[in-house]
Amino acid sequence: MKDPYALFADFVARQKLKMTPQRRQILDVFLAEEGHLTSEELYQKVKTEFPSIGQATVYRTLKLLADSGLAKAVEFGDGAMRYEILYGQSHHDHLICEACGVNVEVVDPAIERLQEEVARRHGFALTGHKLYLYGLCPECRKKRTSSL
Amino acid sequence: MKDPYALFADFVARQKLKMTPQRRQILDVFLAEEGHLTSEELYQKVKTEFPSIGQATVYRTLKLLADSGLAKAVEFGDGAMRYEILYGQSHHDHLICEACGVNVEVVDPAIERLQEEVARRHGFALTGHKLYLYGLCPECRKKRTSSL
DNA sequence: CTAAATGCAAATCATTTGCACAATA
DNA sequence: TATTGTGCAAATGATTTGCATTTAG
Repeated sequence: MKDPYALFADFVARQKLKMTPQRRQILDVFLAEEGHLTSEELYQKVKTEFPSIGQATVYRTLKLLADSGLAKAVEFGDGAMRYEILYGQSHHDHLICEACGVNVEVVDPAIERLQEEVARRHGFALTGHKLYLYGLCPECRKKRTSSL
Repeated sequence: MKDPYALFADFVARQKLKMTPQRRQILDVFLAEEGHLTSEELYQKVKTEFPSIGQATVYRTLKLLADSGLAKAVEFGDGAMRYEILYGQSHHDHLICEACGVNVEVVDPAIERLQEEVARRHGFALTGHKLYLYGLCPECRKKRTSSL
């Protein structure tokens, strides 16, 4: 399995685009990060290593990464679009704590299967889905209970 | 079961808010509409009956409706927030055609149950969820096939 | 009469775009 | 050298907010 750089380089070449230092830098930082980054967050981090970079370039590159299949856009409900690494990651959904915001990545094969079935039942060809579960994480449940 | 007006009136009174003609009018139009309205769309419709209304009032009222439990916010992925009637409606998720945009409301009790279970497995108390299924509706599948 | 609501316009916030200039293939 | 990319600033689009004025309770 090729490394992400090679994947992206291939993609860029195939689309007759160009590989630039800013794209390399953005990809670098993006891969080094764990969470689900906002374009703004990524921009801040990249700027420390590459001060001349502009926000627009980050926005544009994030879109490119998503197109290339390396990144995936997820919306958590705060105003901003977030991107997570898709490369080498298996599919997952999100379980989000409404109190503290922690995010757990979850999967349930049975749910996945049932989604396919629901779509089929309506004659749809399923191409993707978004599932966000909202609740209270163990810690926040404790806090809430004790404060009542 | 009380009618939506009474429900909203109660809510407004309970919160020590006031019932105004514009709120009545907005609720009227909102209830008369089927689909998943944008604040802008609702504003346009309301304006024909109540020309002096301002967009801000519609935004504010839509939030109120959501707080009261009469409306529910849903995000379809186009930039704008949409609201659907919650009153008297059973819970459902959305199956959206990526080609033509049609939206089918779907439910699958098994999926609902499994979501609860996934949350429990992680120690979360589930408070809600959002499930959007994306695909191609029967019509668009046909078109796509024939055009290839 | 007093707290809340309205309309308007200006302010935000995230994201996009136009453009002159710079850099890659 | 022909494109494509970049940075910047201005443009956008959805939503919010400040404020002076009206209005419901």
